[in-house]
Amino acid sequence: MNKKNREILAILEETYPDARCELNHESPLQLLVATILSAQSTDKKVNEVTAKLFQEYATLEDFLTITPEILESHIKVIGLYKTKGQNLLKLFPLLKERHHGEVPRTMEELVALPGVGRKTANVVLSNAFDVPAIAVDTHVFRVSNRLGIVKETTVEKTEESLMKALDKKVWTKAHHLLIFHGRRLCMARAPKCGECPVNELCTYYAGEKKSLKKPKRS
DNA sequence: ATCCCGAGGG
DNA sequence: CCCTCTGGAT
Repeated sequence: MNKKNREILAILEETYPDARCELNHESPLQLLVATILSAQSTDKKVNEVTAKLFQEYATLEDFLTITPEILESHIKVIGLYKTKGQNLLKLFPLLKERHHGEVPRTMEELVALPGVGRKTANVVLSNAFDVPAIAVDTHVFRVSNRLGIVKETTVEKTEESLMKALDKKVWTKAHHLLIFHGRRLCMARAPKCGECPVNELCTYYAGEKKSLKKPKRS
């Protein structure tokens, strides 16, 4: 890990000492459900939904009894609710039948589950099972590319390059720091570069502020 | 009109 | 590579 990236992370750590997973959960399963629901939604909205949902449906045994109508009524306000609902209804019996009722702990098994891609898998691996991982969501993609920690055009390559650029022991922490920074200062629309504590280390601030293109799908 | 801790199908 | 799914906030 080079000096500049070390400095960036050190400053971000000072700025966001409470950086952590902000999806409320009390088990790996609840985190998996919350993360699936979080696609194209805000964690704030997801937490509102799961607060009520997990009150009645907390364990896998509980979720195995939920009806499509009840599930939909809970998650409707989140967006993308049909696919998310269908994926979850397929997911619960799969966990029971193929995974002994447990959330699997490997990338390969996780991404094989309906509605689970690399981003969701990495969130679960790092936050529920303490496996070093960098989940590249919209914030991590935008912030890491603006700062110049990586220069990539897809989330997959961004994850790959971030793992090379950063020491493994800081992967999960760096993921949270980049997300917090993306929420508080380095927002998509009007980033607060004037207030940014790492602007002197930032290629986006140094450059012409040429707008960062959205990630290409791959 | 744009963005939010994306994934799957064509 | 592309498109669609989706409501809510700004």
